[in-house]
Amino acid sequence: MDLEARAHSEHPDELRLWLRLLTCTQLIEKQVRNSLREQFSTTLPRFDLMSQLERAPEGLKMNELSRRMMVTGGNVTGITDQLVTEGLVERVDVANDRRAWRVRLTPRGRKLFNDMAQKHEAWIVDAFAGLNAKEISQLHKLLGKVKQTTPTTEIA
Amino acid sequence: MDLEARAHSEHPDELRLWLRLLTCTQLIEKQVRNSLREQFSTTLPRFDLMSQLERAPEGLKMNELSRRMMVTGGNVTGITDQLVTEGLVERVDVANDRRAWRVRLTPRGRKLFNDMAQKHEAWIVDAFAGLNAKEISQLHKLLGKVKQTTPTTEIA
DNA sequence: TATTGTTATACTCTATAACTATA
DNA sequence: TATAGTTATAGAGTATAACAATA
Repeated sequence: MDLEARAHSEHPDELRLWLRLLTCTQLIEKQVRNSLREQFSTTLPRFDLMSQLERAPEGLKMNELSRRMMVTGGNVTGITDQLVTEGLVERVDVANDRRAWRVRLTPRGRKLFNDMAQKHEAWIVDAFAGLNAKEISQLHKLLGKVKQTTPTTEIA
Repeated sequence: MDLEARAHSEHPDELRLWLRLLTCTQLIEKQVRNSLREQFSTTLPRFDLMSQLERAPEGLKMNELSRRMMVTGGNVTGITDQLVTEGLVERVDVANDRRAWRVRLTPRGRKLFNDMAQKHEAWIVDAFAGLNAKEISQLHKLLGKVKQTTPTTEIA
């Protein structure tokens, strides 16, 4: 019932691994997207943006958000606009550079984010319930090697 | 420079694992999408559909494609239509059920797919170049456990 | 009645490129 | 000239729901 149906014995192990990696990610991601929509009427990119801000009390500049979210600048403007409209984040002036903003959570945004993050955490813990602590650690470590390997796609 | 900036020490290991899993998948996926576009003027879902058909010489029914690709039926119709227009796949009657089709690769589609698959394989082997055979096997096995755990999202 | 597949629609996310304002 | 951010645009990808034909 999934992408892995593509993989067969004569294919290199790397390909079988990739299809399994993709399947796992998509399964979890779909579940997270659905839950965010159903329970909080929001989307993954919006959650992701707020999530980046949660740990930066003074806020982050647009280009920093763009880099971290791995999307181009125009998209960050769009998502930020939505969240500003809803009073969840705000644009603040940057001293000494009138071109730039810092985007940060409003108190209301922070409160809502905390609610969402708590649920989100539970969904994710659930998703990995089949692994024990050691396996989680091993998986984390192995994926760290993959991440190092992958030629970091440059984001404009 | 990535989604993992979201993860911090007080968060459960599962969350840190999830963010890393997501980052790895996105990095590789972006590279594959770019290469498919640049080198073959095609997209990942189109490649995926052809890929499903490559191992089903008699073809697959629309709902089977939908299930395997984890997308709803209307999308499969759209992608199939595009590929039919380009002469890469064809719809064939199913005996005893005039509602259904089998979609299968045309000879030309099969040839093109083989070219693409060869390149694709190389991109993927590259992506995991930092891991040795044993690590690849471990990672595959651990992700197998994740896949089993995840409540299979029902696809309509 | 249920199922297969199609059509129509709308929305989110994305990249690209031209643009404005400031450095 | 270069940089920060915005705007405008187009296209990919998706889900939903109403629909036609057949089982």
